[in-house]
Amino acid sequence: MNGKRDRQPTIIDVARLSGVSKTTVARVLSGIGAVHAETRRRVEEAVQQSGYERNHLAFGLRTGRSRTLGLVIPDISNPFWADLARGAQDKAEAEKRSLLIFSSDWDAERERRHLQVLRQARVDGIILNPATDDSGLLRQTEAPVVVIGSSGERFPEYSSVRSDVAQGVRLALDHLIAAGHRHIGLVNGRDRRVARTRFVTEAQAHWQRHGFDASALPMDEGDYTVESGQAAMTRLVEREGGRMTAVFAANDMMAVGAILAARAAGLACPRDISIMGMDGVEAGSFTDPGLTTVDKPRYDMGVEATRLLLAEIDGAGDIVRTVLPCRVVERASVAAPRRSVSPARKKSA
Amino acid sequence: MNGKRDRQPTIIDVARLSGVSKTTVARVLSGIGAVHAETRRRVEEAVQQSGYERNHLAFGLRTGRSRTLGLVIPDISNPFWADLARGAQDKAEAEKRSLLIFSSDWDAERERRHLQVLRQARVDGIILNPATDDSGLLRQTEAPVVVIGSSGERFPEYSSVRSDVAQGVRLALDHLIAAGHRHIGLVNGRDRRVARTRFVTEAQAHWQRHGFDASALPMDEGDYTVESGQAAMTRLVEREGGRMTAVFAANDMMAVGAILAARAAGLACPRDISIMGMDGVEAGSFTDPGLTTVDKPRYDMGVEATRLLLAEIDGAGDIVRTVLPCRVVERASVAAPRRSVSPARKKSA
DNA sequence: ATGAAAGCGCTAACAG
DNA sequence: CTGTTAGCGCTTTCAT
Repeated sequence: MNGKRDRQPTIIDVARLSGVSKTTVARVLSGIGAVHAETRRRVEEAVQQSGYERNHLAFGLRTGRSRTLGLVIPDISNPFWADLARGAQDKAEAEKRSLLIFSSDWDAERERRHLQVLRQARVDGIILNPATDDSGLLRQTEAPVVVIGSSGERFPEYSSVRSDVAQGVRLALDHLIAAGHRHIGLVNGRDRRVARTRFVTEAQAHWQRHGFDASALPMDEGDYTVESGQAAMTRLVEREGGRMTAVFAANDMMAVGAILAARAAGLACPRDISIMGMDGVEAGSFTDPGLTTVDKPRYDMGVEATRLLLAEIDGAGDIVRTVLPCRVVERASVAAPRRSVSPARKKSA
Repeated sequence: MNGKRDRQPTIIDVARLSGVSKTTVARVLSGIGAVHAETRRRVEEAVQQSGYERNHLAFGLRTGRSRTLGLVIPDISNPFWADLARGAQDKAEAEKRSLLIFSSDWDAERERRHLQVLRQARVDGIILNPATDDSGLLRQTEAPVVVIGSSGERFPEYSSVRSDVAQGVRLALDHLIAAGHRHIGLVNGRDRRVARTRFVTEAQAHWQRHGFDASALPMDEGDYTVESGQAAMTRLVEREGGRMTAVFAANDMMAVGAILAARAAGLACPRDISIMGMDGVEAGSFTDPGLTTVDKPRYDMGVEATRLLLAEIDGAGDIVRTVLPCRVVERASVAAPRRSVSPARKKSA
């Protein structure tokens, strides 16, 4: 309508301007094949002068490689996923790829639509945190896929990247037990994904490995939000009373909720109750006390997933399952319980 | 290598399968032009059977519309921008567009490269928060651009969306003044953008409008991170001593830092000092006390920017500058100062 | 109501 | 070292 310039210059305009064929232009542009120094100079000058920029659509159509990747995560405005997305973004940029990001909100139908869009865009590969562990959604996808998150093992046909949740759980429990806690409340997710199962399974196994009784590891559930963590914590406190000296939540948001709920219930953290989270997001350091947590390598997971995907695209075929270690970040929400050790001695207080 | 299927089916495969020409297939696919009901049925069946999905690259090349938009923001892992990105993403999805998201880290050079990639991808339009207020970077961009953030007015040739920072500043000051504060520390950014200028200018103007002296509005600076807010707060407390009864930071992260620093300095918030932020990000509710703040409509800014951009792409030409209002979110970090009113009475304490 | 043909901008043989 | 040619998969006249 208001055409600032007539239209984007094409390779042909450049060819005309420099008096060569478009093949020659393509050659200097791609750097593949030899061209006379003087010719190259003239072409480069014409590129400059015309403001030519490669049409990526045409390039992709012709070569069959869009040099674009897809990332489908639950929610870009969730700090955990935002950190991971940033890692993927940076790696993609470093490898001269573009990244199409979509949020599924844990909704299988939205996920399906996003995957379809990605296929239509002919992305070279897809990084996906599956909305559900029901596989099958990916079946019709030709492009390489890397699965991120615990669900990885539900998709044996794809490479995957996940943090070592089981190890993280052990780390957390060891940390809590070392501090003297023997009655620990668990706040788990209530979704249907393997992450949830693994959290509680490993916690119970490790608890028993320490020789403690399962009844001293009560559990409640939330949906990974702060509010749900608050609610779960409130129920747990009500149900367990003073026996429970610590709480371990499956993610930092729920742990933050637990800190808030503890305060509301008149419990001082960590004096009356210790609280530990899992994720390592920055917001965990805003609470009072700062949240002690098990840090997952979010950014690196994004980088690694992208790296694996690119390797697969380039035909370094093998599917690989990367498991990145977690580590404890000590802040201030965990301390020794006041009246220490076994529930049996409780009356002595 | 391991070719699950030979290759993605094309419109020609569908045509062959249904015994019509590709033109006819294109017609039923686009819904444009009349086709016999029976023919349509056969084509649709063939589409189903073959698993055909439109090649978006070819579509874009042919039509000159990629149906893809670009979003360039400072940092996707920053909650403020993540919220905004989510708004843009949702709106784009609702309008059947894809969104290419890039983080510039406030670096003009990275921004330049991102814009170039976007142009090469032939996006239909770009939403941008400029890394600097130096305009000119956009000059060679053909596609419509919508600028987000205060810098909008530095780019008079483009539509823009911003929150009403001046109004937000007035709201905050009024809130603080109403609570009884007469000596308020300001924590501003130290960048070179108009947002920074506007914050302090409006604060001072409004302060004087209330008839107070400029010397009772001391200022320090940070770079919008928690740590920098902590540092600025520490300096401010040192410098102003007990005279200062409240602090107002230009964003929530620095305000969170101020809360942390106040505690470290042995100041109880809000008893000894009130703290107010600006943004409204969720993390502000994690601190103790919860951060009272001026909420900016982050998500809606993303939605609105996308809406404006799409309108412009569709030729509803006029450039428009949307200014969205802020609102106060009261939590608990603001209260009446202990020894109220004027600095003059200070000695009576 | 349907088809044939041209062409979007580019790369990749293939000649010379 | 350089040019000619043939498509990539799709939409869009223009015929029929």
